[in-house]
Amino acid sequence: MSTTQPHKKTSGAYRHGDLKKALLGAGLALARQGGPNAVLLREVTRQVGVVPNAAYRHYANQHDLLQAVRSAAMSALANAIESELAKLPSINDPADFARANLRAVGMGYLKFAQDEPGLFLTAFSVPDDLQGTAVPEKAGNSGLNPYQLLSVALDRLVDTGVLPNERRMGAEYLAWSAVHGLSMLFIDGPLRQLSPAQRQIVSQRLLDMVEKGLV
Amino acid sequence: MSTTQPHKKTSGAYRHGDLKKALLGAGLALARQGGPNAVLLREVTRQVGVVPNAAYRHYANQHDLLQAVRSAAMSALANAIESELAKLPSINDPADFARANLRAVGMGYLKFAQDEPGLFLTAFSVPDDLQGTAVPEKAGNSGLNPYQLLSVALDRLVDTGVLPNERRMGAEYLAWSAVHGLSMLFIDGPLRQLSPAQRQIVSQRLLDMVEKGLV
DNA sequence: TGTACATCAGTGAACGCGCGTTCACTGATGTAC
DNA sequence: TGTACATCAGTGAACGCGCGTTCACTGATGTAC
Repeated sequence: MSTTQPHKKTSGAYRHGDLKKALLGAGLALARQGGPNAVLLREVTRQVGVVPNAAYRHYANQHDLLQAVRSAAMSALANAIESELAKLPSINDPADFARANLRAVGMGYLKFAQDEPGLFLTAFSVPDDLQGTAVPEKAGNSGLNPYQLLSVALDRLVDTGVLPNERRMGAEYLAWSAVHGLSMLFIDGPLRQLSPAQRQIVSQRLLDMVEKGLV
Repeated sequence: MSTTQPHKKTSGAYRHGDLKKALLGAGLALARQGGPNAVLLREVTRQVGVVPNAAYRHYANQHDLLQAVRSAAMSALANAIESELAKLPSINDPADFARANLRAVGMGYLKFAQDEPGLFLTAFSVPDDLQGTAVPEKAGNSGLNPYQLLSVALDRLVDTGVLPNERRMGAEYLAWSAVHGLSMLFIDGPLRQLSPAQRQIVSQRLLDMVEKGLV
């Protein structure tokens, strides 16, 4: 209880920039377990141990805070995809490597949706322009956002001759639709009660379908 | 102003069962324009011109009312699919007919998502067991719900030899994922600003992918 | 190195709002005799 | 056909709740001299 042992409010409750990070972190934690609707300004400040209106020093309003959380969630998705890409073994045949690349993007996406349903739903809770201006807040460690990671994988398929050039345009949307739809069925839909093993099988078959149907 | 000209409250504001239907109708209208979050008990009763607690004569609570609206939205989706199926021209080759059948199911789904995004989101706003017990509230005029309509189309593909028997199991999930995902991208995602013509092209290509990748 | 002062991050209290829900009620509807 | 009465659908008023947001404040941090 001496002054050498700092308590709350004593010397450094929150120094410059710390509260903003803390609010974002708490918002992300709330989104993780409860999705976008759980990111309430009052609850975020409560988690952090600060009075509600303190948040207004760092975010214009609740919407602004939620947007920041959404960007962070999208960035987490990008990282999940990147980590799946990083796991790829070295493959000699460039065409096979390109195919494996696309599958890794898809698997990263599907895994993230299942491991972090709250963040996944938060990331897509509001329309976004992923193919538009790319901002670093939504990107992974590579600097690319999920849409861009998918685009690169598809480009690689074209470069290696797996995907005909005339089928390249808009291919993102087809692949994306498949994995996004399965993700939603896993999270919210009738597939939520499948065992992890069953999900794995369905996921693989879905990626088969995309690979086969796209080219 | 005479008593022969009935006004509100005079003789028959709502007779047996009418208010329940009116509440469901108003809830559906709210869901149509605002999605599931717009189905507020107070707003529903307001639309109908009745005091808030009057709803409790017919629904246990707000959740109960929303469930009824959800079932109706799912039923509307089933009808949209059925009307697409009804448009099918007569096709001699049974295999071609089976393929056209599956495409019609997919197109009906995609059209509904675009024409009625609010109802679409409402129908899928809460986990559901579509493949489980089939209740008439969620079915279309044929008595089948969307999942069952898809199953029938896939069975037909097997019967006509288009789809190998060993690939039949779980095929619903693959086809469904694709159209569901594209629907979400149309409604909520980066494809919402595509023109109807562009959407039509992407939709057709997606159905191509499914048809090609499934078998 | 020390003091005076401006800056600004977080506090405390309060607001209006709309929600879902409960309660005792009233008055029309339909039935029994 | 008419009267007495039970049923029950909708009323009126009120509740507690938690939300986002605004206001004037205070006290620590960092700077100028």
